[in-house]
Amino acid sequence: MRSIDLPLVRELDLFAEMEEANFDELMQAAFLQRFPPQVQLITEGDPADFLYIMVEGGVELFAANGGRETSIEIMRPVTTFILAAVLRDAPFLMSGRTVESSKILMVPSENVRAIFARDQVFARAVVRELAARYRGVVKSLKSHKLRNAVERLANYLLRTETEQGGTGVVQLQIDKRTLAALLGMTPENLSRAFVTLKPYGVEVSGREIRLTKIDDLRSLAKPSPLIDDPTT
Amino acid sequence: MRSIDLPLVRELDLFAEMEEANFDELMQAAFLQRFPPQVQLITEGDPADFLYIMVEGGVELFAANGGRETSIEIMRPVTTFILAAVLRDAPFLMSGRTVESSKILMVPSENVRAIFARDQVFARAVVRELAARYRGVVKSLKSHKLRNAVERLANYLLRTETEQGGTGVVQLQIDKRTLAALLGMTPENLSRAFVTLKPYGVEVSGREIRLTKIDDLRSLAKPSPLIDDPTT
DNA sequence: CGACGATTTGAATAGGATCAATGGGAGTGG
DNA sequence: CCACTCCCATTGATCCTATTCAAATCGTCG
Repeated sequence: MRSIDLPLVRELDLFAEMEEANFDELMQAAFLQRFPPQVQLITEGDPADFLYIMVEGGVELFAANGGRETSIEIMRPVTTFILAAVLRDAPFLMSGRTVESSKILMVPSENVRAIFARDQVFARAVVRELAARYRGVVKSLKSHKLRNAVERLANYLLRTETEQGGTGVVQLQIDKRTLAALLGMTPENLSRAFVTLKPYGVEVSGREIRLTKIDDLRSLAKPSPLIDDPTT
Repeated sequence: MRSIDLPLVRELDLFAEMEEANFDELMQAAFLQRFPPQVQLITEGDPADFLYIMVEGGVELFAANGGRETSIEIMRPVTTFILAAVLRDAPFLMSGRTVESSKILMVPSENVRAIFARDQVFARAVVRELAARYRGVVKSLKSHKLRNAVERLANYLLRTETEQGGTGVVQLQIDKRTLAALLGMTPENLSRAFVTLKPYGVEVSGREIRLTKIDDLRSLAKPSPLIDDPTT
């Protein structure tokens, strides 16, 4: 693979502390690939032959059942995805497609498992990563079971505003159709939720959302660190 | 702790293969306790001071927000819970209460983390356990986002029937109020969902549910291995 | 037997989905 | 540069699912 991207990958929590030799071995088996937007990389039910590492771009993890489809998570650099399937040597529970042009590192699952078995530091990092992911999904489940559509949107906006630097402006990184699926509603309902939030200072123009009354919005959304704080 | 229960714990996937000395050390720091029904063991937001291991009974993991409350998972022996919080040394995302009289082993988090850092075999088992848990939550999230209330109930019944031996009879291990919360609906709506399923051979009498037309029920439920199979 | 909590049933309401139609940008080609 | 087209987003109307509030019934335990 191109050595130019290696430092980035090496900085990942997952790899930062592991032994040089093991890291090299992992990377020698790996290959970096660029994908155009809207390419499906993985399909639920398929065996997990590779661990995927987002280097650039974005990937939507989604799932389908009985004609319905929903987004589970949007992965952004620099992160791994489908780590759990790789470690258990189990089929994917989710499909994944690029949402934009993306650069992705693919590491054969066998190599991940092999290094994992012999590099203690790596194993530890894997556990931390996995635990973080687990908690992320639990938060998402809580959000869906304890909030209605408008509240989910309001909290999403607040979270994203903070993530993007707290400037009072949110730039949506995905189209509204995908956002609707992520938040567990239809695109029509997302539109209406935005309208509902207008009195709380939410001004939509295309993918740019201005939050002009953050305190009001916050008092509606009632964000909880145990759902919305990405660090806890 | 009482040595009588040790073999049971030792057989847990999590501990089965680890070094004797390390297991002993873990268990020496641990203590076993019996709790009556409806005792709250952990509270969301609190620090994870112990890893909990169900030896007997049942624990409901639930979460609350803005006056609402919902069940996330029912833990049954022999399993651990809140492993992720322990490993990350982070606050609980869920509260937990016993649903019946329960015997529970409590291991101080520090000891878990310490042994984890030096027993490779244990670390590996932890990862497998954690990955399995992660996939469990993903399945639950998929179920909630891709199915309506009746479908969730139908699949729950089919899963439970299989778990309990495939005799065509399901014995609910929790009260209907809790089941409703677990399935993400109100108790009233659960009652109505049962009525809806009557034409599909679902006969309710108290906590005993007879499934007399499993094929019909299955064709309604459309179970998917990627949501309902506990082993994948 | 009586009382209490759990469950069921009924009626009204609300939240969200669906179906249909319109509006609006971004990109394309003339 | 403008018109066209296509796709996404919005709006409207209606339907359906699920929640809420209220009341009746069932079951269990003292």
